[in-house]
Amino acid sequence: MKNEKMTDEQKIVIPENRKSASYWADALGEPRIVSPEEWLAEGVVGKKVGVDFETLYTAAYSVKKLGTHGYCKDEKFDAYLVAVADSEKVCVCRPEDFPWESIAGLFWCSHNREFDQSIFERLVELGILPPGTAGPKAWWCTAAVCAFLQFPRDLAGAVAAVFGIKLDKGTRNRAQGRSGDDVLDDEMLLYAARDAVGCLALWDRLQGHWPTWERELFEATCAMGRDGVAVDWGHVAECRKQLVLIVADLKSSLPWKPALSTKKFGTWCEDSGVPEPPCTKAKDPGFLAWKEKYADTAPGGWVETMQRIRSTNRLEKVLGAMEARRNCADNRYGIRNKGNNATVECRSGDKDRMIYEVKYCGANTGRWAGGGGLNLQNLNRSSVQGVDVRKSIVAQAGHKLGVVDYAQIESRVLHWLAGDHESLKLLLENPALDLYEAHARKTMGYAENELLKLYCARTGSGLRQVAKARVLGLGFGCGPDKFVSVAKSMAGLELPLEESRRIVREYRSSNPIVISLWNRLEAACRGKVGGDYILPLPGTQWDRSFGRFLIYRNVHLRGRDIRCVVRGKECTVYGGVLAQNFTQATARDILALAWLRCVEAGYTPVLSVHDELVFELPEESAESDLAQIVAIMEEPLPWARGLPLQAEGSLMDFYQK
DNA sequence: GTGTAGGGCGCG
DNA sequence: AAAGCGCGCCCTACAC
Repeated sequence: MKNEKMTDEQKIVIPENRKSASYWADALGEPRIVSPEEWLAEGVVGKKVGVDFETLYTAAYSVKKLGTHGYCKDEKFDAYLVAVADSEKVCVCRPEDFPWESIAGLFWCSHNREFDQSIFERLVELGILPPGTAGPKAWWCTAAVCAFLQFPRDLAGAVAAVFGIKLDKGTRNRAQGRSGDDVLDDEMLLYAARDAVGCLALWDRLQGHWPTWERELFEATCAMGRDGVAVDWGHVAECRKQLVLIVADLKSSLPWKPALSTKKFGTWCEDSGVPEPPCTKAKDPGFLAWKEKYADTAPGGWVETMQRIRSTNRLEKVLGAMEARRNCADNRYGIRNKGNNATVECRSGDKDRMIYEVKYCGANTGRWAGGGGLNLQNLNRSSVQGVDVRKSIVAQAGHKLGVVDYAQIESRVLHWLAGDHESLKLLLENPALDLYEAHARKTMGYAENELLKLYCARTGSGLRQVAKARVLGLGFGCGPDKFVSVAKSMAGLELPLEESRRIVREYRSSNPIVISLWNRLEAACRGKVGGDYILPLPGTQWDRSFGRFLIYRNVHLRGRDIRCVVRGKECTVYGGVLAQNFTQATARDILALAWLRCVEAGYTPVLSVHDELVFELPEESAESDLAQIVAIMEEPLPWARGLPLQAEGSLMDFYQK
């Protein structure tokens, strides 16, 4: 971002002065494929190459099932092709035939680097590539930069969005389950070649828009998953065994198969003379209304069984996915990923930890998402059939888990972004203030001397949960119908529609500052019809090199709706959703920077869940480490001086809440 | 056989 | 005119 006079739009869409977009479009259409001999004879052009492996996979043997690590360690592992592209040609051949020395020490890029890098390392480990085969100077990931810029994450989608070229996915699909020479036909070579060229093209075009601190964050993300977490494997196995039995039992108690067929359930309802519920979702208001009437009938019992099967089965699958990610190897990783000039040292040789994956910028707001077949960001908070899955994640011997999360980060950020100085003043005077309580006092008639949190715990009142639903849901544009179900699922509250209408009306009239944020954002977006709406996040508003934007592409109207393209998908936006995205993205940046500061201070998280970081701390220093981490997370940001942050930390032997 | 869409459940 | 949002994975049903 060198030129201050450039508009945000230009910064995002204008390529740097490298290969032109039309050049890459041509190369993608008809890549020049060469043999290893020709590749060597011509020499490598430039210092960057795109690298793409093709590997065997089937439904049962896949990355999704086993995770990248387990996939590469499996005996079925077979990398049968590699494509390496420079800016003029692409060599496609069997990995053992490629002259790796020709690209040693250069910059390599792959789409999903963790995958290709693991394959490369495994090939060396297996001796398919000679021991000591030199790798790159740095290995970059185009999937990460695509996700950062809110393009589709998948290669074909990204190439389509950035270059307007459609890559054919068919060849790879047809290659499923096959490997070896039978798959190395011209079409397969062309497919692999295009992937490598596409990857290099994407990197060439996009890398200038990926700030340094975000690259460090990406590296930290990968390192976290590779280091993994310590797991009580005995607990996992035991729980899983129980759950398998319970699921089988529950399934056999239903008179039809498959047990979770809502269609079969429907016909059995009919046969019992009971009307079918509008849906069978446990917390859905429509279902609950049905349940009121028919809980005691046979279908009432069946549906309850189905719901129990779903929850139990889900948890059993989670435990199974965990077991598949157990690291049984010794010392797999040393010091890796010197990409982006950052050296990340991994906890090498931690046999028996669980290796997992996290998707950097998995959400369009930049939040992380779970992925790779196991999502650690949506583990049940409480027990199912007596099984507390969070107890599976433990601190390794001699350590404690330090769990630190931000208090009400999203509502604080929303009020800060909106410029609600009254609420902020209260918070700045008392950073520990419970925003939900403040809302309850201001608009819901709560007037006890007691803290609302304690009051609710003592009396069992759901007032705070309702306040939370109001502050969050209503703050992001929730309407009367939706608020009925939000109140139900968040607070267990049966809310008549009339009452809900009144609450929505009152919220909107008593929070003009938040509503004006919706309106400002919506108006700004509407003003970009015919182009892209690019909303710089607060860090970027303060310092352009921060480089974080929310990008809504190809804004247009459909009737009165504002439509746009986000991550390659067409969608409708409005004030509430823009305010929510703005808030979530800002809260994400706050956590992201805290994460980096923690790493800087020597505290590397083992897990991150949106507003929470989890650390493994040596027992002797755990107390003071935790205090240090809390202080680091609460450090005011230069671009958000008036935003009061509060972090709450606790030490535990196993992960909870 | 494959891919996809929708319902469902889990989290922040 | 009004619209909480952001995710992932499993299961079933269905089209090809």
